[in-house]
Amino acid sequence: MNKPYYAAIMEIIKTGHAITDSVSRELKEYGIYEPQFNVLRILRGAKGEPLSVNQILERMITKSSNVTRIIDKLEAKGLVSRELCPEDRRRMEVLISPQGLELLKKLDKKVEALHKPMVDNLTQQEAEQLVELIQKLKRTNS
Amino acid sequence: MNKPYYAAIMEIIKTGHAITDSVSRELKEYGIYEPQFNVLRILRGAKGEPLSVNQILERMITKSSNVTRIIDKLEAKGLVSRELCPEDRRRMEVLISPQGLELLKKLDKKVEALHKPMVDNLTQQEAEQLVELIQKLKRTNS
DNA sequence: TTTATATATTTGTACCTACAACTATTGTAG
DNA sequence: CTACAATAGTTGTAGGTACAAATATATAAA
Repeated sequence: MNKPYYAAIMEIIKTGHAITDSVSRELKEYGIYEPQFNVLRILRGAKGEPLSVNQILERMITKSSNVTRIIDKLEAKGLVSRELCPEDRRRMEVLISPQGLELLKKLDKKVEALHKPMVDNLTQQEAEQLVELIQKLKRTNS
Repeated sequence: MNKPYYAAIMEIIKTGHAITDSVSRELKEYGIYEPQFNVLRILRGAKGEPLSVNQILERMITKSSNVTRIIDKLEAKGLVSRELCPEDRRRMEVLISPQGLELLKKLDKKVEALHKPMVDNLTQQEAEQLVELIQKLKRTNS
């Protein structure tokens, strides 16, 4: 029984949860949900190139087995388009729409404002140290 | 745009997710889900005293608005009992059953084994530092 | 070329979440 | 004592997750 270890784990779980939660709440007003927002940002990151479901999956922070259903929702709202890839008809080509880009522009500000109070709580060095400690925690070898 | 801050946030979210996920996978073999497991542990922590839904909620690491439904599942499996509190008939008295305690005993070992490889990756001091950094990140004032 | 295998995505199931609305009971103010 | 507010829990809805099974297409092997 290593108390500080469990305290750290709890802190990590609670904090991750709290942050995605507060983002969710912010997004809700715009009728969009956090996973949808993240997929939308990934698609924007492709800069005009369509991405396949798998490519989206690879880029996700927390992988979800339900990219299809997230895209269903985005497509229904006209925020993305989805077409069969002509070269490989197993693949889909998912592309963010102008409306999707426009929505993201608005949301970016909101989400940034949400992170802002926390961003400056840590110095650059402390943030780096935090990343290192978490990565060290996860190392499977050692 | 503060890169190290966002790297830290991503690391926190990913890691928290990965850990609860691996616990979930372990528990699944026993037909129980992570939130159910956590509620069960909270009930064990009450050491024979029944807890109300609200008391369970207060003790949860990540609060859920659905304690009722989690208890439904636990009750259906005979792992907890639920009765109306005679003094205040709005409250429920939820109590872990002997089967619940027995199941936990088995699961504890499994879950501990899962954490074991990570526990020693950090020194006590590093774990404490990790907690401090995350708490500092979250501080709302500053 | 037919068969087998691998890849890409979708769908079914059982669980989970937040949030708001609802029911039941208790407490309080007039 | 009645009306109203507060408290405790439950339920409805829309979305989310994992995992396994099903489809469809492409690729490799016999």
